[in-house]
Amino acid sequence: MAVTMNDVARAAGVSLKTVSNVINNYEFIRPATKQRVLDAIDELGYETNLTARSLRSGKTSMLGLVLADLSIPYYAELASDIMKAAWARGYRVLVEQTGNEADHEKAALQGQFRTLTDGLLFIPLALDAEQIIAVAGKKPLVLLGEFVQDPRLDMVLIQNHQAAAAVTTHLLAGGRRRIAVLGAHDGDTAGSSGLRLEGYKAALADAGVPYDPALVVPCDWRRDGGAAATSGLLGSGVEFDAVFGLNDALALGALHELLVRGRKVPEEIAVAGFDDIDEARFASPSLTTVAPGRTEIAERAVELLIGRIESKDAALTVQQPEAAFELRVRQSAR
Amino acid sequence: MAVTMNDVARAAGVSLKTVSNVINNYEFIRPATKQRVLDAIDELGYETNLTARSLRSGKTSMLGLVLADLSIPYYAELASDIMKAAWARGYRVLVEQTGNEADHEKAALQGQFRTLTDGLLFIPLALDAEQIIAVAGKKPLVLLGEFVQDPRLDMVLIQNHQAAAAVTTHLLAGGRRRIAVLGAHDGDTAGSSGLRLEGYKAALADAGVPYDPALVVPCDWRRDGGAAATSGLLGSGVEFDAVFGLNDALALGALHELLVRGRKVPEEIAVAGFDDIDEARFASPSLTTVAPGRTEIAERAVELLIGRIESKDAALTVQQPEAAFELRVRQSAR
DNA sequence: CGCCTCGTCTGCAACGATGTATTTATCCGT
DNA sequence: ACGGATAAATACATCGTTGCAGACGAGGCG
Repeated sequence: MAVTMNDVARAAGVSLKTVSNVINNYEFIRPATKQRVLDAIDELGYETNLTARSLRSGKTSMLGLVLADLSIPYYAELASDIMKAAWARGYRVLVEQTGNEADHEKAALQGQFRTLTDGLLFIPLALDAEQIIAVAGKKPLVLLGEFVQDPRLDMVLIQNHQAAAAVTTHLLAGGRRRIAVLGAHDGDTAGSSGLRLEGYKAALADAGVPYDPALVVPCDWRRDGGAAATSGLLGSGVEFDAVFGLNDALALGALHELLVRGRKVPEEIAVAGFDDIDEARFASPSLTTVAPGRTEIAERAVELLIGRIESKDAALTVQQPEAAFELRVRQSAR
Repeated sequence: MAVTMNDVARAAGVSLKTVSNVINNYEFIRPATKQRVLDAIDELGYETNLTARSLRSGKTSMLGLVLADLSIPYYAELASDIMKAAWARGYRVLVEQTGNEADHEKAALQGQFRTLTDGLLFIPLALDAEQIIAVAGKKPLVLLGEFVQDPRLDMVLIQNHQAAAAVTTHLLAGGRRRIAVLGAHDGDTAGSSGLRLEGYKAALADAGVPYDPALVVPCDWRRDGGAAATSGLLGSGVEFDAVFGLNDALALGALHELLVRGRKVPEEIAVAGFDDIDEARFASPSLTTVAPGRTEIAERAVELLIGRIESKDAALTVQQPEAAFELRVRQSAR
């Protein structure tokens, strides 16, 4: 059915292996021979069967990307960047959605999915570091995202603490003194919600503004979580002149709720987020946020993972590069 | 290195082929034997090498999904639905981004990418039907999206005409008479911009409202295109009391621009879109739009493609199922 | 009691490429 | 013109699985 190397070899009057050598840019081939082979390839419309190559070589040239759901804008954008970075290095990306369920995450780390990839990029949500280490196989694994930090695992870090402090400092500089925080999870100190909250506190302390726990509202990191939390805050009578959503979805939910309730943003209440998703730029008013260097994260992660895959020497020490962040000041908090 | 069927066979004291038979649920195996094999699999942690299976069976159980860029929300959401639909049927999805460039689209249709998949789902943007037919290989191909329609190709259709008419009728019912249309491309009659414009005209005609070409503004189907077009319209002195963006990105761009310019939505000017992307629900004011049945599109497309792949009989007639749509009335146009 | 059928399991070849080792062609110096 | 080095091409085995055909033993039937 399909054209194989054998067909090409016959057409070009050389051995099968020579065709293979031409395709793999083997150094010592006479130009004339090479040309003959290339012509035959062209004429027959030959295409190398990547499946066969993978079986023989033991490499699939595919990276697995395990995340909750592509319909979440930040993940989609990150996935897009990761694919581009991988593509530029000769790798493809196979995405696996877990729907934020621990079982699916485990399955993705262990299951057959792995046999299709040379290594995994993983954005953990449900599993913690212990569980990840317990189920991870031998293939290279690089974590990214927000929730897991552990010195035993390769991962790309976001400067959660510093970036959150930068946002808070910006709000303080704008004269805000009662800054509500949405999305802090109680007891989380190592994950990014904890780190961001710490950054917030540090900035307050630096400015000599007292920390008020009543301003900190735990909720799901989604738009409706942000909206509900804001609604609760407005109803509770707690006074505040700014809202810091620990991610953009929260901030946008808050923004929406504030406008619906007739509050003026940023005049009465400033709003800021974290992530700089595409939508932040186009909200009304546009959202002040911090860009965690999404493209850089993608690049670093891909680079690190491919480095692991291609280095024979597996005994390298754990790497945890940090991506740079950037404050994006827009209308919602000048 | 890895555990193979051979290892399992030895451990269970059966032949390699019997292990294979167990894994593939071959009917005639004694329960005791089956159990012994399953135990050995469990004990050794065997996992079938999908690459080898693909090579031998000629099936990869992967579908290719070719689209412009996952960072565009509608595509990301569609991709997510497609992956879920494929997953439920035992297939994985390999995404290829083309960046809306004709060369990349061609490469995706022809190139090695295909050897990794059993069939392709393709959202064409740069190529037209002729070009697609010219470069498409023999593997199954199902189109989706908005821009190409052709009786020779399998595709899932959106009810562009009817849905656009429904939006327009809704705006008319709200008392609007001067409805601007953003994103119509001159000369496009077969593509969805043309069909949607026709739907708009038909609804006007039904209501006895005259059609004014000055209200129709061509522009890129992106947020900034919508913003720019709206800006132009406001500057031109043409009067209008509603804006119909031929997709949500356009409508959101328009919405943003109108608010920035101090126009009240929907009091002064109503806004409606097309697609019902996630963001439409959360815009301020939330966006009235039409949901083209994204999940249904994904399901139908996957079903059709897998049907093609698994039916031996390739001479089936072209299929073009239509997905149902639904008007979503929200604040921007009551 | 022998033959056939059926259920159960096995052996061999093959999918299409690449790695290793080896053979053949070409070039160089003397 | 010839030996030796090096360039160029080849042979063969192999990756881990599945398709096909067949082996083997146990019953059923005439």
